[in-house]
Amino acid sequence: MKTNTLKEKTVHGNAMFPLKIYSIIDSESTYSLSYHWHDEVEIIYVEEGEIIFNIDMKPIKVNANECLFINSHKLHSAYAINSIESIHHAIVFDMNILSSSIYDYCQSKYIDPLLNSTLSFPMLIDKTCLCGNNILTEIRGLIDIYYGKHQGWELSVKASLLKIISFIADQDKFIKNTSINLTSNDYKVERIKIILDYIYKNYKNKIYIDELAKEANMNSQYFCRFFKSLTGKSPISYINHYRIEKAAKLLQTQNYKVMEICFIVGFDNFSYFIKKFKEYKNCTPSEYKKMGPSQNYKVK
DNA sequence: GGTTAAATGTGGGTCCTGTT
DNA sequence: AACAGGACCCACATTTAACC
Repeated sequence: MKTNTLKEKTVHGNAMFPLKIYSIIDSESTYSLSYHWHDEVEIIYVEEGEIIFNIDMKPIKVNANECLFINSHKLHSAYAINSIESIHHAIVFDMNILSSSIYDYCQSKYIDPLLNSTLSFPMLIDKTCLCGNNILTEIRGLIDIYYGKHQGWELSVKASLLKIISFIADQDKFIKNTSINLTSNDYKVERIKIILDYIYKNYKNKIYIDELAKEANMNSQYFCRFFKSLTGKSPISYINHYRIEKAAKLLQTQNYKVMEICFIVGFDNFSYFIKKFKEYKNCTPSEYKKMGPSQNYKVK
């Protein structure tokens, strides 16, 4: 499968402890995360507000005090809902962190099946789930432990993850994947992964719809319809949005001129770049640059 | 579900002026 | 000088409807 760049290569945490928490305070309701996937499992906990997550092209609204499990290899993205501020935490970890060299019941019944995808985490957990409150309390505790970094915090984090797994097991909420046959949606997701991978690899250059359609083995007209039906955006507006997100990051982290950034992210028309930037960010690039790195959303 | 042609809409290139 | 943005226009993207 040609999805090597779409697949995130970041090591979350470090090799000795592959777990990292990203806490995002989105006070401007501008949060947006492009489609990507990784080997790690991700637990999203929304502390305040609401956020829309797309998992395998299906939108899921996660409200305050709910959590979402994103299983490994799942294509996902996220975005803020208009005018709703939010705070959320993303716990990203390698399932191997819980592996043990002893092939005990924990390993054979839960960890191994989660690693080889014959078992999956349930997606959304809210207060109505019988185990919901326990899981949410454990997640809040895990986040506090992570940031507290007291002696032995790594052990406490692992213990919390195991407890979360035990709560899910207790209510029989794990999803058993007995068949490896791809559903129609899985097939579409695999095709869209190839296209998004192509976009992420080539966004700095001119991208034609015909090229993308060729990658997907479709004609261009059908491709546009296919792409929009899954992502909710036309290919060009998806590419533009992706380029603007890249430009926004460069504006706040690098000292390039606005015009240089315009060309770096693949626009070859400065005027059009400003027009699109305003459309997505509600301000001009230079205004955005002046705001500094922490005005739109903060990553703890 | 997938393809095609035609119609329609939009992206984006060029040029320009105004503002900081 | 660098940046912002309006007007115009055409190529290309997207939608629609009909078809396999």
